[in-house]
Amino acid sequence: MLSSSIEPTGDDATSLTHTADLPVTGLKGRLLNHLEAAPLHASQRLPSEREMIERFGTTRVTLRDALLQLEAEGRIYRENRRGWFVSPPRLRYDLLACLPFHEMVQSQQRVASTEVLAAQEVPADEVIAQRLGIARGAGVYRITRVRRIDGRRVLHVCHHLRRDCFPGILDFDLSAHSLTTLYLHQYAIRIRRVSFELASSVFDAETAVALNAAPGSPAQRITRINFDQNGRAVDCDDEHWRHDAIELTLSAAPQR
Amino acid sequence: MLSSSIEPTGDDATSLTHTADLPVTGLKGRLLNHLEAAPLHASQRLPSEREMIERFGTTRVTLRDALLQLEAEGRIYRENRRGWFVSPPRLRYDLLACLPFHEMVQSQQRVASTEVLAAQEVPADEVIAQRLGIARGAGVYRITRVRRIDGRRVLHVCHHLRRDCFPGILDFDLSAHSLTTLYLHQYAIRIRRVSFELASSVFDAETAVALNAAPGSPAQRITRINFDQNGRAVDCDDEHWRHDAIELTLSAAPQR
DNA sequence: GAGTGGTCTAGACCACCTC
DNA sequence: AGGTGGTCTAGACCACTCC
Repeated sequence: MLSSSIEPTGDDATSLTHTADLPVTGLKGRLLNHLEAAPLHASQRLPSEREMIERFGTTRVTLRDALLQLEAEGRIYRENRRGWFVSPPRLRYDLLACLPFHEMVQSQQRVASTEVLAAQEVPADEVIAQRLGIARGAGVYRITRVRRIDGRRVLHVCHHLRRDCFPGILDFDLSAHSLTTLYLHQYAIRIRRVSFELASSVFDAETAVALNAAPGSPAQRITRINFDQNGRAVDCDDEHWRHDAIELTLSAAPQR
Repeated sequence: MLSSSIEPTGDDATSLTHTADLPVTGLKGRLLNHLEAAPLHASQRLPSEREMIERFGTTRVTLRDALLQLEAEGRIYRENRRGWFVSPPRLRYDLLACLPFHEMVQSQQRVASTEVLAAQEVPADEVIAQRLGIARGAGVYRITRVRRIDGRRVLHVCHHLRRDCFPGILDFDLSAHSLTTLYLHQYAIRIRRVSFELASSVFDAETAVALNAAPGSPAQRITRINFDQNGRAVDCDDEHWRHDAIELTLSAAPQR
């Protein structure tokens, strides 16, 4: 499945090693690029590392370097201890469209699903209290969810909602309804301003487990605070995306 | 310089290897975390890899893995073939404030500088033509610059300006003036809408060279299109940042 | 010229997933 | 139980930086 169309003039795997006396930097990476270009489709599994080693006439460490490179480029991804897969196209995530996740995904001809990991009332810690402008220790609802696109776990989100804004919201089915829809229809709260903080990082251990990602693989962090029609911060969330899963977009008027 | 306060109970380097029978995953990474927490300051150079190997009783490959982890976390960075350094705090980059680079940096008590790599008129290629809504082959000015914060090269940016909007703009000193200021004062063009596309990736070879980054190290890509008071796309740019150099922020009203 | 990081070889053991 | 990825050892050569 892999052997064809990697090197036009090459006659199978052994020929690849012949190029080793060229400037080798990233050569393996380039081979793997070619490898993807031709025969592999989105979400298809790559051959096992040991198989690729043999195919390319290289060692585990070198191959691994190349794979990690491609991972950093967002072209392939790992599931922890399960193997390497070709990255599907990035979901375009318009930060200011504020579409519910399922709608956003559906509108791009993909399939979304959501799993609630935990939903409970907790006292606000320092960070949350500050973001929401409430007293430390005040009651908030914490909702942790994992979201999938086409079956692949791509997003870990942790919401914190002000209890005084959304009393009893935990009684709704949180895997079926979008929060913003509940806000509007059940609580007459409309999000009028959003504020974001974005940075690229890596998954922490817990998040990695939830997404079945290798600990330390690259992640996109998105922290959001939502303000209602009265300018009050009503909830915030911490999103951690597989970094290859999204491309962020936004369009707005500059301030002042 | 490194030997103190890494392991409270440890009596120097050899003790570190005693912990090797614990779950070792990321142990080296954690050691290096401690290592940073204590005695190293922003932009300070880490000891040479061979020195750290000895200090931690490990091998090159393992150490390198740990360092690459910390790089992915944005805690340290490389200059190509020069060594590893502690990452300075991230610059907060408000996407919608549209502050000139020098002002943004200065307002955070940092020092900015800019270097013009190239500035010339070229025909618009497919991508640029599409972004700017002009004919393929139409004249555009391409300006490539490298920007520094506190002396560190963190940003490679390539602008494309419509020639018909900014005739003769290349005659100005582009390392001293901000483009948006020139737009406003020399051409009476004011940016009224911006549209962004963000994704995390790695540096390509050319960009890496310009920033003195190792090829393949993690990067944040920011593509921007600027629209003037008539709704016309007047310029666009492709920014590639060292991913540890920035934290993006924005605050706006959601659409609709 | 000495030392550095960048790249590579050739193995090994273990935890975990899949069958 | 066999195979997988995750982690690690112990070296090597080269291109480049810095002195």
